[in-house]
Amino acid sequence: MKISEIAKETGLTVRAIRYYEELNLIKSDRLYNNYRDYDKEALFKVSFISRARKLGFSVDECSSLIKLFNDNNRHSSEVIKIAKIKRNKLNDQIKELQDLKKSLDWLIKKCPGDDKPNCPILDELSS
Amino acid sequence: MKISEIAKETGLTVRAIRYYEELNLIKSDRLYNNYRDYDKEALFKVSFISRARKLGFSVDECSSLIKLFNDNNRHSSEVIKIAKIKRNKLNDQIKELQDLKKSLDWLIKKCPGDDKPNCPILDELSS
DNA sequence: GTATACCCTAACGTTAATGTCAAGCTGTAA
DNA sequence: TTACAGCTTGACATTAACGTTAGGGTATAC
Repeated sequence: MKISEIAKETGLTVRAIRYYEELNLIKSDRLYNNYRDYDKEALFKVSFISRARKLGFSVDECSSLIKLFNDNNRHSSEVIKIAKIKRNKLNDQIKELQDLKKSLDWLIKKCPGDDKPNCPILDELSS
Repeated sequence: MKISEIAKETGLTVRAIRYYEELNLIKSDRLYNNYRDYDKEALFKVSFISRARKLGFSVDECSSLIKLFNDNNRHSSEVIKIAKIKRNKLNDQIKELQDLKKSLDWLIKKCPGDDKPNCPILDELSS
């Protein structure tokens, strides 16, 4: 399969796929004309990466996951470990954003939002 | 006040303060030896920026807020508008992260996490 | 043959907010 | 005077994950 076909199948861009290849997450053969030629395994891996990226895994984490996938002696505990680390990161991020939102909500509630200059939001940022 | 004093007062780094000056968010005089000399207004503004940054506003948004702060003819509706845009962005981010977390939770729950290779997380990423 | 749509590599651009480094002047305590 | 800490400008480095452009070869339909 040519690179654009892989792109079409997976919804990724051609550039992204070449990028993953640069990072050795996938491999390709070359046709007589030097075009990349991907096999089914590559298509599979790109789909895998695409899904994992959408789940919030970084490309680096995708790399680890693919290695585990290739490893027949893997323990599912290793996989779940990566997933849990990611989940914890997500939890932290969510909590932080919620705290910010809370503060903003509070300020917004206090601000009249009219045509006068008096503004509790600026007051708060000043104090 | 010298730049390091401002840094100490506000908890920001010297580099950050110079950066804000580069972007014309604050101004400084110079001493005979070319050291930056900040007045109370500058200290105030840097504190303002520091607080706003912690509330999730970008440096660019801080710039807008400071302009409004300086504008005696401002309408508090303009301030609340910026705050609401920021809150909406936060809401979107939170929602997206929660969706990701949900998916991960689901996968983690299904994975035994033992010493065997069978793993629903990888299965899901493969399908 | 020519227009169009692919493919290739190489390399710089993007975003935000600083970090870091080089090279040098200044201030102060011992 | 000799450290040593602190200040200056200027400019390159960092992170992530590609986007974009340049310059050029290739494939195919008309």
